Amino acid sequence: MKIPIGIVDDHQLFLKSVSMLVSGFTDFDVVIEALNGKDLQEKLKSTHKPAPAIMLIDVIMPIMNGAATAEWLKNKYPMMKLVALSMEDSDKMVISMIKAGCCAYLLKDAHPNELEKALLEIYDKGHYNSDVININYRRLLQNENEENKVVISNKEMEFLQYACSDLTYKQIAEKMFLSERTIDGYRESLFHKLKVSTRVGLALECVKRGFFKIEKYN
Amino acid sequence: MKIPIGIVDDHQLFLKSVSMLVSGFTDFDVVIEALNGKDLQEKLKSTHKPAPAIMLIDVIMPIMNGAATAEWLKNKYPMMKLVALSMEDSDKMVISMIKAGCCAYLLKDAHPNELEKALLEIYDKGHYNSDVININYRRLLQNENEENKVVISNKEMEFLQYACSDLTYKQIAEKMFLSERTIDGYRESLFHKLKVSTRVGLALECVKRGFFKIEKYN
DNA sequence: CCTACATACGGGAAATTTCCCGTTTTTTTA
DNA sequence: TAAAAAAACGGGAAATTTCCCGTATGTAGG
Repeated sequence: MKIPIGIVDDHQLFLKSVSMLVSGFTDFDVVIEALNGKDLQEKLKSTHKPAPAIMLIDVIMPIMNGAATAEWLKNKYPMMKLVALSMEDSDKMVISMIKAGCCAYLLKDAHPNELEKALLEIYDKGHYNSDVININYRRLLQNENEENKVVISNKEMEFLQYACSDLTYKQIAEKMFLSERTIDGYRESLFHKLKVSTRVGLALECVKRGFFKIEKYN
Repeated sequence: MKIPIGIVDDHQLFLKSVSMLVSGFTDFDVVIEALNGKDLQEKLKSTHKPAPAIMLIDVIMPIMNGAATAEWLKNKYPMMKLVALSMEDSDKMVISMIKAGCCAYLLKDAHPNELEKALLEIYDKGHYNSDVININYRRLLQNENEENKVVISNKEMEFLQYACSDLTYKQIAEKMFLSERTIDGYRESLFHKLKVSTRVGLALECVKRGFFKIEKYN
């Protein structure tokens, strides 16, 4: 019997195409296709087919993203092998997916042959040594616990939003119903946490860390 | 005889999958696959197969991007129908691809059936009324000549780079071998051009407009 | 109870930004 | 080559940011 595979990806064209590709592999068969985590949950509940042995999960999806989906699956279907399938190999994403329970991280750059090889190896051994990832793996998890452990409270985050605008601190204080001194405190605290020394640096750091999306002009 | 199709996309997995999908359509056959514009140029030169009637072009590619590829094709193969195939439907991209000579703009969100329908219509009529695009088409090209015609000189751009840092204007003046007054002038001019009133606004505007890449933490 | 810690607040002052008022020099264009 | 446009420059001043100095309040943990 063929090994049942599931795929979650919000880009229909990619989803259907890869599904067709995988179904063409001698040992595999796609039994579930979903457009996002939520969609997958519903389809898993209502299907009569065997649960997939391996689930290919896109990282960036609307409604329910890759990490959340992986976490849910890890909990609900502990035997299922989870494989992240992403456009980019940013450290942050790799970490989040590995931490969410994925045993491999593949790039959409990969050649179909590599996908097939990876699927076979994951089914046999439970993991796949994606070249790039493995080298940096230890480093990644280390960095996570050192550099990135900056904790920012809700109030601080609210302040940051206002700081990334033309408002003066006085106006920000009014908006947040706080004294200018208090705002002063938030600023200083965040300057220290984010290792910057000016408001411009603060704003750009927010962008770099992706604290909130900047409405880019299309 | 089947209609020959070409595909350019840097994501191999997507490329091969969609190629397989399209070759599965009754009327079409993929005769050329390339990973970017440069790759396509070489493959077109060395192939003996018929030149594709329709070329599917990814917008974002390394080495030679979608717009440049479309432009080259438009010039070299005037009869070839060019179709942009993108992840996102940002105005900027649509404009650049349409201007480069594409007769349609499809999203990777699309269902395979829509792709087939689009290909047929493009082959027959020479264009495809992608729902979303057509509505805003006129608006897009108009906006291009109004809002977006902000011209920023090299010196101004250099100043912007420095303005997006912890440097004071005094320090920026020194770095650029100019007087503080002159820097003052640049600031005022850019405030006006970019419609902002503080340095923070200026920095964020640079991000929004993608003037230079922000080294995001991965 | 009292220490530690986070949060909120206040006055003052130096540094920087923002915005005026201009002039001079260089480059472009008619 | 004269006129126009762009780039560079200067002094001064109000507004804002940055950074000091401090205090008061609540609350979680030993």
